[in-house]
Amino acid sequence: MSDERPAPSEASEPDTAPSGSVPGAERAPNFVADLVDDDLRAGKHDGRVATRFPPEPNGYLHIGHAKSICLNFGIAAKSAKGTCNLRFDDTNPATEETEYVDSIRADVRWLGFDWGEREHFASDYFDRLYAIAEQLVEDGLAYVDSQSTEEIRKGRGSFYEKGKESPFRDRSVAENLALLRKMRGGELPDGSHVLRAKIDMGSADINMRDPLLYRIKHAHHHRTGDRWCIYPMYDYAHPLSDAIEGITHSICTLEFEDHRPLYDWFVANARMEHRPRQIEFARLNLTYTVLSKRRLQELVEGGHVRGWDDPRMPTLAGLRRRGYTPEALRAFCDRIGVSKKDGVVDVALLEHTLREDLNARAPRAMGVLRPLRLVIDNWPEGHVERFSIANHPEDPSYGTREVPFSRVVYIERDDFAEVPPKKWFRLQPGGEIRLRGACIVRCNEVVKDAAGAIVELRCTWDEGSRGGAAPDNRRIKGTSHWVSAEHALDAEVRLYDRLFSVENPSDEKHGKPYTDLIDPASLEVLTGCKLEPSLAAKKAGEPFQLERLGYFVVDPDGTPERPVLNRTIGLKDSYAKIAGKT
RNA sequence: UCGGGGAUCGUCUAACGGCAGGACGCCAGACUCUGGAUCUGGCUAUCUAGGUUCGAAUCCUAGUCCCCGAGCCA
Repeated sequence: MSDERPAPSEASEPDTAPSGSVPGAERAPNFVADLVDDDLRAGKHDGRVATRFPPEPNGYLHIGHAKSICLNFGIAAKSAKGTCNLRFDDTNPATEETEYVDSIRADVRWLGFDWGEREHFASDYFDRLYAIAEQLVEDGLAYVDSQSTEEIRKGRGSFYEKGKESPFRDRSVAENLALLRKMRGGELPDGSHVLRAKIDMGSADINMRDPLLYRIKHAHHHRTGDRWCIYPMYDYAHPLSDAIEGITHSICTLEFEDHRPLYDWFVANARMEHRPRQIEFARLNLTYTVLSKRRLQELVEGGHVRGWDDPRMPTLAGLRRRGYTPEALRAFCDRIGVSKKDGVVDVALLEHTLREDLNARAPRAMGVLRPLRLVIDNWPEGHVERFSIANHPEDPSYGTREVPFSRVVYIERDDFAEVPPKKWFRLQPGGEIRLRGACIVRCNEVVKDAAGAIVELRCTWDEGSRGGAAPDNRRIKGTSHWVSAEHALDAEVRLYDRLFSVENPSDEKHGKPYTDLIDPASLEVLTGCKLEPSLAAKKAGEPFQLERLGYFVVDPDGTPERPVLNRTIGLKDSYAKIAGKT
């Protein structure tokens, strides 16, 4: 029985009384953390825990990476002697760029993790890796193969057939060394030779059939420039990079599970001092989106979205622009757990986690998306009153603000119905509604244009309802948000929804490519929206709630005079649900 | 036909031979100056078949289904 559970080391999460409801405070199931604890208790690595997050700088980070980042940094943070490195796995110059290095740094930092001085590049180890390769050759454990790509592929065999040994497999150490040096020296063309490990062409594990260590690639590397023309393969560079950095637990995804014997082979035969342990977990899948680098790239390059940071993208850059908070993302990663079962997490859980965080922290304001003029006939022309409204109804520490009110205000078109359906709480001809924090109005007349479209409502206000409370305590079921016409800020508002119209866009059962399953309604742009004046002060990235509508952020596309808002996510709408049922 | 993994409510995940629990979701209700939030109640699961055992999600045997693997990608 384990009882020396690491004391509440995460001091950030003060445990509230058992009765208190602490949303998201449940201990996240995490078998990787349990294995690390086991190693710790067994006295391995002198009590050290060292993890790493090893992205290849060839694309933008997405929410699946967030799971890995939270896992790796989280495990390190749990233990006193824990560290987590950021390592760029840059062994393929053909696809990697500095732009991605920069975006990855920014995204990890934004998510809330700090790697301090522990930033590394696999390319930092090229000299060392090469020296080890020569050593392997001298030990008779590696050889230069001069077969063509095609011949090597054929020789590898298949799932059902063993491989065949290369005719070059038994070259002498001296010959191998000379050839390897020529490869490195730049005298040999791409594809003419490779360095392979001499393991076992008869292995049932294809990874062990003399895997490639180095290939010739006359390509410019984003960091080493033209210093190298041979580059190490992942299977070789990764375990050795881990060992060089003294990583204790090398956490990766399931598809590397059958690379583990090879991982161990390299660490052992390179006689590395540190012996990291590879542990595999299931990568994240989410409903209504795609999470593979390839598909994300296609969405960007095919022009299906506006870029890597399109607010509908599951990239960290996209989520950030959309208005997701790092706190919500971390809470989400905590809740989904870590296991070896590949599943699909319902995006509703992500959305729930987001709303939970935003509800607690986002200040409230008012804005009208589809304005309808409402004129208060018994309100004096030119008279302006400022109502004091709470910035957060559940947290007085957010204070109040003064919101100007005048004779003409805008309300949401959806909040008026000439012929109300059943269970309608909002405004209707002859009916009353409360204008949030201001007063109660009654609709006396519906003004239409020649075409019969409603252009404005003529109303009167109850002078005893100043501030919104009914003087006689009569029940006013509906409350509308509003914006004073003469004080309103004009804005563009972008409404986002799930990018895809189906749960699993990658599933072939749909009979069409996932790009055909993009929901055209996933982006709706509204112009002529009206905002209360206090919103002019909002900066990009500061979340706020537009009451009754949802959570929003200012998009960098806007200007102070003409703000652009992104709707991060709508409020839960139980009326839409009953209305939908009819 | 080979190798490596995995199967528990609709979804994610606990239970490590001893009452199948939580979260999301869904349904119903209460409350509310956001049809939000909050609160209450309810819903649904151990892949199959055998076996061991007083007792099996857990151990054994045999199946079934799903994922990954034949890049000079990572």
